[in-house]
Amino acid sequence: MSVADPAAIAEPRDFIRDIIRADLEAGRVGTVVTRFPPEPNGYLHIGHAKSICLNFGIAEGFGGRCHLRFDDTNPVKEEQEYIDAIEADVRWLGFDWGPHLYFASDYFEQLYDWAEHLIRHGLAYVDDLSAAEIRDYRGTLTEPGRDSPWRTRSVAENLQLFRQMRAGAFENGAKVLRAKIDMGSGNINLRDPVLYRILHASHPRTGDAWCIYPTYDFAHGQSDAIEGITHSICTLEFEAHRPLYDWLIENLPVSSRPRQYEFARLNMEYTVLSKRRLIQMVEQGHVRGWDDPRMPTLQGLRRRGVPPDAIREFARRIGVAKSDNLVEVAMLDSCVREVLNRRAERRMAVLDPIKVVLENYPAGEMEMLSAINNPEDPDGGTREVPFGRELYIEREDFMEEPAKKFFRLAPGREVRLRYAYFITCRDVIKDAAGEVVELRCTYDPATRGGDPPDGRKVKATLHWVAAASAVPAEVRLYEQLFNAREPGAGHDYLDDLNPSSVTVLTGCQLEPSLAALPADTAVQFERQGYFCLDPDSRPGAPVFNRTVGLRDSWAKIQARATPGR
RNA sequence: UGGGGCGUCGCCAAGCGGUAAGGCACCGGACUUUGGAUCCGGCAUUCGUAGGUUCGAAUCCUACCGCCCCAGCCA
Repeated sequence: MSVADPAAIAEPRDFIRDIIRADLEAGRVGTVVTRFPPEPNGYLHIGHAKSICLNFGIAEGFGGRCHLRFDDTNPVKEEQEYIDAIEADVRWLGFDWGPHLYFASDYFEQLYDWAEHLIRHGLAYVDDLSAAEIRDYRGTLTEPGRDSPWRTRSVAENLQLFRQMRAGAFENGAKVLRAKIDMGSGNINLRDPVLYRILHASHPRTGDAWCIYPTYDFAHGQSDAIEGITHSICTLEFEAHRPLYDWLIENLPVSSRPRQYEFARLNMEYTVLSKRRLIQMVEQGHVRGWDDPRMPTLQGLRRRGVPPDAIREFARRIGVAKSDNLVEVAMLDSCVREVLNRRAERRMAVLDPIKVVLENYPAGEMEMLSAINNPEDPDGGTREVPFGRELYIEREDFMEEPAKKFFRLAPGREVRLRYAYFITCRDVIKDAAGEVVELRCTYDPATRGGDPPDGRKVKATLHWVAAASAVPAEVRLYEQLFNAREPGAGHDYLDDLNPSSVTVLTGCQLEPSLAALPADTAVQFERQGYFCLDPDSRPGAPVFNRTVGLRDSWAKIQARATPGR
């Protein structure tokens, strides 16, 4: 895209796009250049998706470009595994950085030169204070800090020491390079921040070439400048760092001047979106891995069956602003349903089966009935579904003593079997424990296809599966990982873990076409929800994940009738 | 008690001096071979609070209140 698409520019409206629009109109910038700058120390989650959609979306909308740059300045936490996963996830989300894949580590030599530049101009010094001493000298939020005794070293000595740091003459923590700004600043980030630290660690990309590494604060803004980023978009917690970034840019011979704008990070109810916590949940085994379908990671959402365009739609709907937020899960669910309703083919699957025998249907016979694949898609076509004397229906679709407003099957009551026939319940068979094990019903041959020739009405249509050709399967239903809207508010977030966040159903019965479902294909189990095949599936033993349930107005009626919870 | 932000419907979020968009959720109702989808309608006399300026304020001013971030050689 070379020319900005007016519709795309006009569409999402937020304060950052307003600024960019103004910059463009005023001629302050020609081509808009943004970047998504992850640290490769964990997997991407839906909070990152908000940032990715913002940065890549702006580039798309304004006819600019968006770089993918890894901020890989801390080798003790970063790994190639994460680099690979992040690239794959951004692509899966639907974005393309073209040739613009960069690493802060690509700029290590340049950053080092700039550090010497600061030293030469008396704007940085090597400090021998220990980490604890530096903390002590920094002062507190309300009291100013004190100058380090090493602050007044000569340029020559600083240069020599810094070169020795690079050469490996000192051990970890022995010395750091600090900017010489103002130990009395009200902004703690300006109290001589550390620019370089000694880290005898090998880096995923530069190996053992370096034993000193720039801090994020020293690397980030300059990396943006090197790449010609016009709008450096980041989250609110970096707002107080902006004066430092501006100070560095002003005091260094950089070729461009990025402007930073901050927005509020995403928070979601009943979930945790911090890398530290997500790593802990994986490492401590509270989930099965980064791609556990309950995880808010992109890989988790993907395995759960959430399509990338639903996540993009979610990002669009939540918007971009600066106020703290706590987005409801219903917002994401709605996006998923919207996308999947249009796309997912419908199938019938009985999750908690109860047997139905049609007493007047000939034993041993079977017929094929035509079912519509997707009522939302006129070109979706139809498929054949086998029907016979013995069927399964959902246990909850039958009530021996029907509650008010329950209009499914009950003794003596007639309902429709979707795409099949009207049936009437004649008898209920129970086991010794009083549990219903089988329903004896009759069917009306005149209602084949579900259309009664006499126009009589029935209040419910049930899904079903013919017993003889049913495919047994395992189905996993997921709830929120946490019971609290804000996990960890005032206590350990792990105390809020939902012990029943997954329900595994075995012995589910599926219509035969589901045996050959391709991976990564969303389907709707009629009347129940959207599902996808889990990688745990084996030939003949499919495993399905429920992505999200359908809206359920019967459940609402029940909830109203049964107060509590 | 320092510095930086933010407070508009249950949840997001427009609004930028001219008299409160939209989405989600919720509540009706229509339609329906998914109690799904779709459609129609309802849902902030009020914008953290209190003053002030103005013909007119969510938008300007003042004071107060509340919430978030910052004291990593993490990002």
